Amino acid sequence: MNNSVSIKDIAKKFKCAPSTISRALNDHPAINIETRKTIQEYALKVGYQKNTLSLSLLNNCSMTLGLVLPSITHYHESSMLEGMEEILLKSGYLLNICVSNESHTIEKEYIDRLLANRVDGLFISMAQESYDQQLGEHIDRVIQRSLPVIFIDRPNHGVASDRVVTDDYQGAFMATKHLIDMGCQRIAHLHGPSGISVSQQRFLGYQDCLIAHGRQVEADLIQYVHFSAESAIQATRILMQSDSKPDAIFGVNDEVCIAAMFVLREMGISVPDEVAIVGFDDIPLASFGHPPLSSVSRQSRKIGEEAAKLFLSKKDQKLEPVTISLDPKLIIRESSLRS
Amino acid sequence: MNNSVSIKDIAKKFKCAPSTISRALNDHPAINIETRKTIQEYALKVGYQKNTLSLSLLNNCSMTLGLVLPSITHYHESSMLEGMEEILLKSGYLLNICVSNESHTIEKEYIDRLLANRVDGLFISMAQESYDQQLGEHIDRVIQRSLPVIFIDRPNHGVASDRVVTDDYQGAFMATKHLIDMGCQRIAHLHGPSGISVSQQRFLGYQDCLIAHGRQVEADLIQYVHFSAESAIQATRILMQSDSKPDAIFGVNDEVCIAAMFVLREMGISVPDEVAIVGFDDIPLASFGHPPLSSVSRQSRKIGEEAAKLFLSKKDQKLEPVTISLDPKLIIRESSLRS
DNA sequence: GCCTCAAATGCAAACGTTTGCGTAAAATTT
DNA sequence: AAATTTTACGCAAACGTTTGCATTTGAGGC
Repeated sequence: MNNSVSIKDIAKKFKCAPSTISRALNDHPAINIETRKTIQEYALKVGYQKNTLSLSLLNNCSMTLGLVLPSITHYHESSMLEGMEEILLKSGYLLNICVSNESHTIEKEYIDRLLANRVDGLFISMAQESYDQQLGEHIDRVIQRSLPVIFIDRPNHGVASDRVVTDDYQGAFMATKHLIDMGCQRIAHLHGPSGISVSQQRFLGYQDCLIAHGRQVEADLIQYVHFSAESAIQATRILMQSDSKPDAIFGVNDEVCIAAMFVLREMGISVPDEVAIVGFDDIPLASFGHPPLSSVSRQSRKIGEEAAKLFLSKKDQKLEPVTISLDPKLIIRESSLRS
Repeated sequence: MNNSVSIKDIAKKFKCAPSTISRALNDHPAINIETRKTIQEYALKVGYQKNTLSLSLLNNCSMTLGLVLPSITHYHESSMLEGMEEILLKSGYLLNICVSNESHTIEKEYIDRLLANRVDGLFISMAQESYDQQLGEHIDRVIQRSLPVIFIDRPNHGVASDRVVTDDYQGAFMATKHLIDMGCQRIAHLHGPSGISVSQQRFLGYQDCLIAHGRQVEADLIQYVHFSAESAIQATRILMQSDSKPDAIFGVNDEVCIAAMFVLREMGISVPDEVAIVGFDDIPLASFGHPPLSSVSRQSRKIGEEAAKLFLSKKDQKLEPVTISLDPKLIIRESSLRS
C-alpha cells in the first residue's frame, strides 16, 4: 500500500541512527563527506522523499496556504490565482483552493479543514452569504490563531484587515467620466449583486461621477444583474424599452456588457452611436467584441502577486493591517468612442 | 505566535491523560458521559481544533489531493476545477492547485512538493513540455508510490493509466460533418499547438471526416495557432488572403474562432454566408458572439466530477486503468447555419 | 472481609523528522 | 605517554493524535 521509504528505513540499511541519515541528507558537515555521499546516492536510488508532514508538525509550519473564492470561472479570479501561484512557487508554498460558491456553509467548512490542516495563512474573497449576513466568526477564528489573513476584492465587515483590491470606485468613476466626455447624456448602469463590495464600489463611483458633473442619478437607469451574461439580457431589454432610453451603459463587468451589446444588436440599436458601452475587468475577449468593448482593466494577475507578496511580508513580522489598492486602467475601444 | 490549543493542553487543564481527552472528543463510550460533555464544552470554548497533520502522519493519509494544470484561465479548466471541488467537498478532501504554465521544470517541482506533502492522489493535465519531450519520470515516481494518478484531457505517453477526457476526435468529426452538411466545400482548420493531445485529436477528427466524405485534406487550409485569441488573427488573415479561400473554419477552440470572426468582420467577409465557423468548448460567451458561435460542448464541469469520482473509487481497491470518455455535444448557432 | 466484575482512566508506542547534547574514537598537541 | 582537541556519530525529546492494553477504583456478591 505505502511504498514510501523513510529515514528510519535507510538507517536500518546502514545500521546507523536516523539522526545520521537526516544530517547526511541535509549535507550537515558533522557527517563524514563520504558517508554523506553514499547515503545521498542510496536515498536517490530508492526514491526517498522527505515527509513534510512530520516537519509541519514539528515546526508548526506547513508551507501550505488556503485560498477561498466564491467562484473561479471568471477571468479575473483564475488570472489572479495564476499571479499568486507565480510568487508562491518561488517561495516554496503550496496552495489549497476552495470554491465556496457564495455559500457561507461551504466557506465555513473549508476554513475548518484549512485550519485543521494547519495552513500558514489564508487568502479569502468572502462569499456573498457571509458578507450579506455579516457572518465573520469563521474568519475571526483564523485571526485568533494569529494567522495572516488577506482579503481579496471583498473585505470583511468593519475589522481592520489586510486587503488587496482594485480601486473599483475610481475605475467606475473613470468609466463614467469617459462616457460623459463622449457626450452621453443618459448613462445607465448594470448594477452587480447588491451585497457585494465590488458592486457597491462600482455603483458609488458611477453615482459620484454623475453628481460631480451635475447629472441626476435616475433610478430607472439602474438595473440589477448577476455577474453572468444571461442575467444582463433582460436588464438591457428593460432599459431600452423604457420611455427614457439611455444613450450609454456602464456595466459591472464585461460579461454583462457583451450580453448587452448582443441584445442591442438584436434590437437594431447601434453601438456606440446610439448607446455607448463601457465594461469592467477587460477580459481577453473584450477586444474581440462587436464592436470591441471599452473596459476598465483591473490588473487581475497583479492582485494575486501582490496578495502573495503581502503574505510573505506578513508571515514573519506582525505589521499593521495594510490595504493595497491597485489602480485600474481605462482601456478605450470602439464601443464607447464617439466622434 | 502559535495560539492553537492541543489535546495535551486540555489534558493539563483537566489533570488527566491526553488519551482521555481524545476519547472524550471522539465520543468514545468508555469515557463517562458527563466527563465527555464537560471536556467537549471546554474544547469548544477554547476553540480547540484537531491537528490533522498528526493524523496524516499516523495513518499515512492526508485527505489532500493534487491538481496540476498547464493553466487555469480558460473556461474549460476552471469549470472542471469547480466540478471536481463539488465532489471532493462532500468527501472531505482538500485540493492543492498547481499551475505548471506548460513548463516541465515547474511541473516537476510541484509534483515533488505534492509528494513531500503526502497527497493521497494526483490529477494532472500534463504540460506541453513534458508531453512533447516524453518526460514522464516525475509521474512514474508518483505511480511507484502506488498513488492514484488520474490524467485529465492530456494522457501520458504509452503507459496505461486512468483518464478522463472528452472525445475530442468525435467532437471534431461532428463539427466538420456539420460544416459539410451545410454545403461548405473548403473547410479550413485552426490547428492548436502541435504537441498537445487535444490539438491532435481534433485535427484527426477533422481530417478523417473530410476523408470519409471524399474530400481532400489541403495543407494550405490548415493554420497553426496557440489557444489564445491573438494568435488566431494572423492565421485567419493568411487563410483569407490565399488564392483558394476557405468557405468554412473549424477552430481548435472558441477563443480562436471569436478572434477569427473579428478579423472576418474587419475584412468585410460575412459569417456564416461566406465563411461558416464552428468552435470547440462552448464557452459562456460563445452564444453572445456576432454571430452566435456554433461550438462543440465538452461538459467541462462533468470532467472534473468524473475525475473526482474516479479517484474515490480507485483509492480503496486497486482496479484496472479506466478511460472515461465523455461525449461532446455539437451546439449549432448562427455562425454555421446556412439556409 | 475477600473475590469478581465492570467502569473509567492512564500508559506507551507509533507516524517521520530534526536537533541539542553527550560520547566514543581518532588525531593532534604538549 | 598523557592531555587536549577534533571528528563522527548516537540518544532522546519534541510535534499532536490515536489505540491496544494495563491499571485503578468502586460496587456488588458471597
